[in-house]
Amino acid sequence: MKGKATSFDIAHLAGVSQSTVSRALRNSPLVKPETIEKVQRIARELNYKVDKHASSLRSQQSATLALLLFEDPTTDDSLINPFFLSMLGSITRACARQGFDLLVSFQQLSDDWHADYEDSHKADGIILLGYGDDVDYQPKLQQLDRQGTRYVRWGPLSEGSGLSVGCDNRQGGQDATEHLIRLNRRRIAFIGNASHHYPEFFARYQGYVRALMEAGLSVEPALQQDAITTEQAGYDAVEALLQRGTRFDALFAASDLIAVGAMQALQAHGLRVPEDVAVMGFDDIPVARFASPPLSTVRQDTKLAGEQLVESLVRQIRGEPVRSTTIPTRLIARKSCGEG
Amino acid sequence: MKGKATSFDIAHLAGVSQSTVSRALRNSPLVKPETIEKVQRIARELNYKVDKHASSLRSQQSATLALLLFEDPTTDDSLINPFFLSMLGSITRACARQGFDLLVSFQQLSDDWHADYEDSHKADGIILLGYGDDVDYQPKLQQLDRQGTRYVRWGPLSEGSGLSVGCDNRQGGQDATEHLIRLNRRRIAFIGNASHHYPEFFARYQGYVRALMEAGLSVEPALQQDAITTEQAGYDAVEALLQRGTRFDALFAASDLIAVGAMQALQAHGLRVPEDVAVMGFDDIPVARFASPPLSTVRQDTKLAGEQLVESLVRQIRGEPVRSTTIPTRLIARKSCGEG
DNA sequence: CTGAAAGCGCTTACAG
DNA sequence: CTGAAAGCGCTTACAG
Repeated sequence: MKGKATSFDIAHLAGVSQSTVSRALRNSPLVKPETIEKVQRIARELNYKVDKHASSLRSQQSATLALLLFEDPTTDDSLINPFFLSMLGSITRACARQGFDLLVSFQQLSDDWHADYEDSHKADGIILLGYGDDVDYQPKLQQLDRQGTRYVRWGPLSEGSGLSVGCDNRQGGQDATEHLIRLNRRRIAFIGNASHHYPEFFARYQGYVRALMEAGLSVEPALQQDAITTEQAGYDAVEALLQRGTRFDALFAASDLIAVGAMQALQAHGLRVPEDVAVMGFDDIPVARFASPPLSTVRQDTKLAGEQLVESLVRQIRGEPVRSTTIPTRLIARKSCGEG
Repeated sequence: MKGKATSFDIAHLAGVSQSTVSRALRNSPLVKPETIEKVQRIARELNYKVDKHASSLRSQQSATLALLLFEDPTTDDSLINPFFLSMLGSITRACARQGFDLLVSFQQLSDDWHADYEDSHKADGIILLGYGDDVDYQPKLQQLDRQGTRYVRWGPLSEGSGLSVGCDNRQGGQDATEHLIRLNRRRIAFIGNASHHYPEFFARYQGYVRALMEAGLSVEPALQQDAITTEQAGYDAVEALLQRGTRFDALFAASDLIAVGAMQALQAHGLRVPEDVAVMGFDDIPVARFASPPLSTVRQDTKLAGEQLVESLVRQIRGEPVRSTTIPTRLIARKSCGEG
């Protein structure tokens, strides 16, 4: 036997037809148990594996999911948001459990990926993870919808368009802000883009606003400062706040990466965390625990998130009913807000 | 036209044969330029993509690489070593640049993955990344060798077996230790498994030993303490050192994760870093910068590493000559060793 | 419960 | 430069 064994080789050795081999390998109830056993034994001995391409071509499904991580073109090329990295871990494991392979790709928003994965039959469905301007992103989603591509997106429920799994950003933002208020902070700045271009950040901002209002505090536009999810943006945002003379005794950053940069800027200006300014982040990336001081934050459960993403997509592929879901967040109090 | 377009559809519309379409889509020099242009225009209009399975089945290559991350079964299920995560980022980008898709899988050492990926033609080659007992791992590599599977491994040069890309662990360990000696530390503990079961750690240990000897310092067995790559193991190792009354004024941890856990244990015992004990890590994971105090470490260039892994593997697949390579490390001095 | 046959959508000798 | 034909290795009606 030269080269890899095929189902014909096994058929020959087992004294059955190739069709029977194919059925036996997939444990078809149509095949006599002893035939199944014999075929599988021979397959094992020959170290035979079903050819993925042949079976996918014939059955028109690949048992593969594609994970597309799209990034803001402005993001540093080498740095991937740690939050997504931990999501990736959980998605990978969930795929394995469901018997799917996972193709991973990082994309720039500008690339022409949207047509590729399903059209070329590389994957049965796509998981979209990313950050960047949602308004720029919508046309891509619409194209996927038009093409009937099966996908699930990590993020907010989109109006009318595809399936999504996201966390309760508004509630998380409200919890974070209420925590700061409870610790007697009254002038709480919000750092992060607060517009429909960044719906997740915007939802966190809305939670922030609601908490302020319920506490009878006023919402001051001067206390909001734009930032995308990078340390640098967090640093710059604090400088901007300081430069324009805005006073604040607490700071709610729309992500941990922003918060970490913000703390550095505060400390560079001689402000103490939490004594002068309490700081709250969002995500609970691994670095949060190690920041100085350790960063209070709103944890997104990446393990559950990854599982839900995969499960939703697989169900969609199987034609089962699916709905977008929202998973709860959890406040993690650490030293950066004072008396954890 | 219902369903996806095929090359026959394009052939029909372009008024040429299907063979010509296939050639034109791959820019074959055999095809007249204007035919190429016409075919490609029509393909674009139809949103046609070559079916991956059909082309792979026929050409017997999949333009896909598999990344297998294998872990110590003892490792916490949810936590992936951040070092490998950043490697993953760089591998993903390198694959995209080379025109390969990337399948990602996390494996337990006990799983039967080794036969799967190439045998089933899912991937043209495999990138192996991982930690765990090298001795347990060798049989898997030998099986890959026997099967003629193309793979490249991140790690030390194995005797006789496959291709590898690794960093210069011995030199890195020596640099780290010399740095501590230069800062007047004399009793330097080494935390990490120092045996052929963990060859990378062992090489770091050998660098440590060499630096001590070149400085005329003695190598004390009591100063070495086993630990695998987890925070917990680092914490426990320091407790063990302390408990047995070993005195030390510096500590070289075989990885940053170990170092971070070790610093926590030191601080829990009222020891100051770096005043009482200077601490040095290895890897330069993102957390290192944020540790308190910021952790001195030996940086492994994950960007270069990922590129080299992919390039070596792709060359091997193409039948080009390849050699195992070693990439240099770089000492990053931060506060945990004193006067960075 | 099993087999003979068709066909998934390409690539690639082979022939012109 | 182009076309007709074979075939990659399976799965799955269809017939028994």
